[in-house]
Amino acid sequence: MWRPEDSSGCRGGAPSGTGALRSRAPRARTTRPSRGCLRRESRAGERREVFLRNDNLFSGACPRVPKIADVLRGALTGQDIELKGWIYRTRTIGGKAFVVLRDSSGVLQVAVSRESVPADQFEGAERALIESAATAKGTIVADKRAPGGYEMRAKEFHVVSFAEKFPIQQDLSEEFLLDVRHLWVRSQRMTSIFRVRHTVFGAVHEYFRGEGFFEVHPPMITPVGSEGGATLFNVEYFGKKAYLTQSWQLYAEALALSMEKVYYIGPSFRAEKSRTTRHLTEYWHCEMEEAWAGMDDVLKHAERVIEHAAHRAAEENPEDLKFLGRDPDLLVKVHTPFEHITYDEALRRLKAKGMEIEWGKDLRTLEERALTEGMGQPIIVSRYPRVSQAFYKRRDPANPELVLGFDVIAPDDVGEIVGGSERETDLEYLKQAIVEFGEDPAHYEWYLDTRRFGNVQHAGFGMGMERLIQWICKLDHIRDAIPFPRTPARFSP
RNA sequence: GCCGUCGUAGCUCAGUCUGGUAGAGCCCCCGGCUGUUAACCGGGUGGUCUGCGGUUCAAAUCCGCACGACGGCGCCA
Repeated sequence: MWRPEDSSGCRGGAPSGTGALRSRAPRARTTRPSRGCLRRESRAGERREVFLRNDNLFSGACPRVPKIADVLRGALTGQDIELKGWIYRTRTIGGKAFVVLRDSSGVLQVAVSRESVPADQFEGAERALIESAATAKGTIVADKRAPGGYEMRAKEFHVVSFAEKFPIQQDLSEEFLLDVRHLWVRSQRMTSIFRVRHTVFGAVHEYFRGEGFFEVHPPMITPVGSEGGATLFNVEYFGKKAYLTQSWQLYAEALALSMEKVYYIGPSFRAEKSRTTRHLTEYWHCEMEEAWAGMDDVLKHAERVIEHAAHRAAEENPEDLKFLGRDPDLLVKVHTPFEHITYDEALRRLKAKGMEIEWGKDLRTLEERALTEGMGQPIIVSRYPRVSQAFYKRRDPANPELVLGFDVIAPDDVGEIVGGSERETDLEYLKQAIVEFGEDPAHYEWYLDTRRFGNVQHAGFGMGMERLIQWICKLDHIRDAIPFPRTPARFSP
């Protein structure tokens, strides 16, 4: 059985639906295989058969029915309605079958009485296994004895498709849940996250469009990378070597000189064997680039887009957030400007906490956690040492040892969610930097044209969408921020 | 790339230290129960103990090698 809460620490597992199965209420039939048949077949060692009622199924239009959430609000009490969903749990006692049905909005108990429905329908309600699809018609009543306070008294109950034994039970290991991810996506935990993810993506589009940015689309297949150190996935491109993109960085700069203010949300790929709770090999990257702008200009967009996404999630998905353990009030209180410190200041703060960092070293996970400890919203750290920063970041005119780059660092152990910078505009300096960083200048000739034709001050950043969602939903692991996570050890299902 | 933990029924685990007939709970199946709330009660099916090799009269258990998964660090978004 599904369990709404289990004590194993593995993600309290009540499923609450994903979306509509395109099904249609079947007509009443008098003959239908029962689970008794299934039992005899499985005992004979044959493959367990899944029965479908094929009359009118999956053909043409599918009539709309109310959602369970409306029933639970009390809006339909006393009415005769039809519901469609999946069986979450069944209990049978004497002549009554209590079938808990879930749809994408919630779960509701359907009381199926032997006297109230045809015999084959009662048998179906009694025998259908977890995650069988079913439709029910009946009267909605308020009843204290029912979980949630409401139930349907069924007049008709049709099993649309009998499920096989559902593999997800109580006591779930992380490993097993990843193996059956295609079924685990039906869980209440996953569907809650997906709804927030939906809101966050919408909010990011909303923000940039509202600020006059154009959505543009860089290629996924590229001849070169842009981030020194990051590893690229190889693609065999008609006998030539190509790569999956790890950043739209270079294309963004080209497009910013075309459309001035551009943004994009799409997948990025990193072939790094990073085994952490913050890394995916395939993740959704939001990137923006702006011409006639400096670091401080784009930094404002970074904090404001995060603020907007946090507020929208709190508005639209408060119940989901609570279910996930994130207090929506904390997100409501997110406000700009975020606290903004320099790398040098970060080092001073860390020293005060007893963490001595050598100047020039990047901030590690440990240090990022120390800097954001106890904070309710992200902070910004800027002006990093030039060493070990990507070649395209502009030197700080006030101190050539620094670059005009910044990170947005989130609390709750999520860490860096945004990395951005003002871009270097000096052509000769760039050529030299490319060589210095071990890259082949020949691969970057097209990019250098951006400095030869209409070169202007410009800046941009990249934001990890799953990291943002991880922070907003307070997730322990980034892989739950995306339906089918890709990590070094796993790319299936 | 480095470090650690684990692998026994469909699932979650005990059994391994101290070698001697493969165990429990859940799922599923059968029976009972006229309002269940993760229902409950009784009975039952279900095993390549990750793989290969070694030690031994005897290996889930001891030794070696391999594979797989998970966790942490580094790197990054």
